[in-house]
Amino acid sequence: MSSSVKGMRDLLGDELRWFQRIEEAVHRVFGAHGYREIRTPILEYTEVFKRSVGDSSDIVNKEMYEFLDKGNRSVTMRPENTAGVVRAMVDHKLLVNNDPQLFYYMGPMFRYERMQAGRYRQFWQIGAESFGVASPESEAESLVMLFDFLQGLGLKSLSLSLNSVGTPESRPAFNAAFRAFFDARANHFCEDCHRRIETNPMRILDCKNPGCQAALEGHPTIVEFLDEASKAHHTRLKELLTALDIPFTENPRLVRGLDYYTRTAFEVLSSDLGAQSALLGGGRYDGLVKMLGGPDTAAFGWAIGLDRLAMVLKQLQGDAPFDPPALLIPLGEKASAEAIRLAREWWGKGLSIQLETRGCPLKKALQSANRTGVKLALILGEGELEKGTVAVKHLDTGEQEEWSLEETALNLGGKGTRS
RNA sequence: GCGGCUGUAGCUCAGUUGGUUAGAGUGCUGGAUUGUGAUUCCAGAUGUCGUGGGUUCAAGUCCCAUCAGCCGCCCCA
Repeated sequence: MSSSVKGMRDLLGDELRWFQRIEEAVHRVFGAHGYREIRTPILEYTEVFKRSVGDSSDIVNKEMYEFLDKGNRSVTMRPENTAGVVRAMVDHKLLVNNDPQLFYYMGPMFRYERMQAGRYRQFWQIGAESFGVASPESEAESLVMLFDFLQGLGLKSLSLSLNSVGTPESRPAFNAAFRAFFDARANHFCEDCHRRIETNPMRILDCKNPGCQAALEGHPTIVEFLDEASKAHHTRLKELLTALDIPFTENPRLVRGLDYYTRTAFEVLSSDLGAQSALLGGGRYDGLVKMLGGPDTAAFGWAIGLDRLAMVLKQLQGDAPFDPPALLIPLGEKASAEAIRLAREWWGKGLSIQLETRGCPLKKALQSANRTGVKLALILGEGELEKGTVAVKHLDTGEQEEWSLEETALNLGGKGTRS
C-alpha cells in the first residue's frame, strides 16, 4: 500500500524524535571538540565516488544511484560522505597550509540495495573527519569524542573492534606472505576468495563463509608485516585507548569494504540490529586527499548509521522522551479572541502552547487532546475570563485545578518541547 | 544481484476441500440534556480482498506475472 519510493521512508513520530535527540547531541558534543559542521551536496559527479570509494567496491559496482543529468554528465547521489567532504576540502583549498581541519556532517546517503532490517536505500549518516594530522593522538581524540557521544546517549556496552590495514608500502609484504598461506590450502577457500586473492587479498580475511574462516586459522596477520612506523603507530594508539578507558578488542581479520583506508581501521557492532550488525565504521585514509587532487594530507574519520543508532536506542530505551505543549482551549467567541492574545504573550516568554482554534465544543477538544497525547489542557471559558484564571486539566490523572495567568506562565515556564 | 515468507477495514488479524450479500477485535462517527477526555452503555459507517492476467458455472481462496513489505545471503551504516 506504500507509495513512497522503495527503500525511502517518511520520518515522523517517535523515530523522528530519536533522530532529533541524536542530532542535538551531535551538534553539542562535536561542536565542543572543535569540529565544525559541513554540508556538502547530495549529488556529486560520479567520478568523485569512483575515484575515492574504489572501482572494485560493491558500492561503486552495484549500489550507486547514478544517472546522467540534462547536460549529459554522470552524477551520483552520495553513497557516503567522506568523498564529498574531501572534494570540498580540495575545492576550498582548506588543506594548503597544513592546519588541522576538523569537520562533522549529518545527512541522507543513498545506496541502491535490497531492503532488510535496518537497511534502507535512503539512510542517514553522521560522520566526523579530521584532516592534516597523522598522529595516533588525533585518532584517540576522535574516538574519545565518538565514545562520549554514544555514551551520552545511553549506550554503555559498546565493543570497539580494531585493526591496522597497513599502508600501500607495507601491503606487498603481507600480500606475499598471505598468498603463500592461501596457495597452501587454496582448495578450502570459496570462489569469491579465489577472485579476491587476485584483486584484494586482504578482503579474504572477512569472508563470511564459515569454511573460509576455518581455513584462515593461523593466517599471517597484517599487523606482523607492518613497516616500523605503522607498527609504532598502532601500538601507540592501543596504549592511548587503554589509558583513556576505551575498551577495544584487536581483530586481525577486520578489513573495511572501502578501498581508501590505511593503517587504523575499526568498527563498532551492535547485537540489537539483526543481520545488519554494523553500527559504525571508520579509519585512517591518508592517501585519499591526494587521490582527489589535493595536497598529500593525512586524514582520519568514521561514520555512524543514524537509522541504526536510533533503532538501538529505541530497543534499549523505548520511546524517545516527549513533552507535548499544553493545549489552550477557549470557549466562546470572546474567550477565543483573548486566547490568541494570551498565547502570544506566553509564546513570547518561551512557553510551549498549542491553541485549539476550531471553536468546537469542549468535549470534542478534549477528545482530540487525549488522542494526540496532550498532557495538560488549559480551559479558558467565560468564568475564567472574568476571574483572570484558567481551568487546568491533567489528562493523565483527570485532576483539575485553577491557576491564575501568572501561575500558569510560571508553572509552564522553561519547558522546552518539540514534536 | 540471489533465496524464503507475507499482502483482506485506519491498525492487528480470521476467512473451511473454491460456493450466494467478506467477518472479528480495536479504532472511527453520532448519541446517553447546557463547559469535561480517557472508562461504561446504545446506535452507525467503513473494503478496488496489493495490482494485472488466467483456470472455472463460480476465485479472498487455485495458477502465472507484477508491485510492495518482512527476513536472510552478498555488502555495508
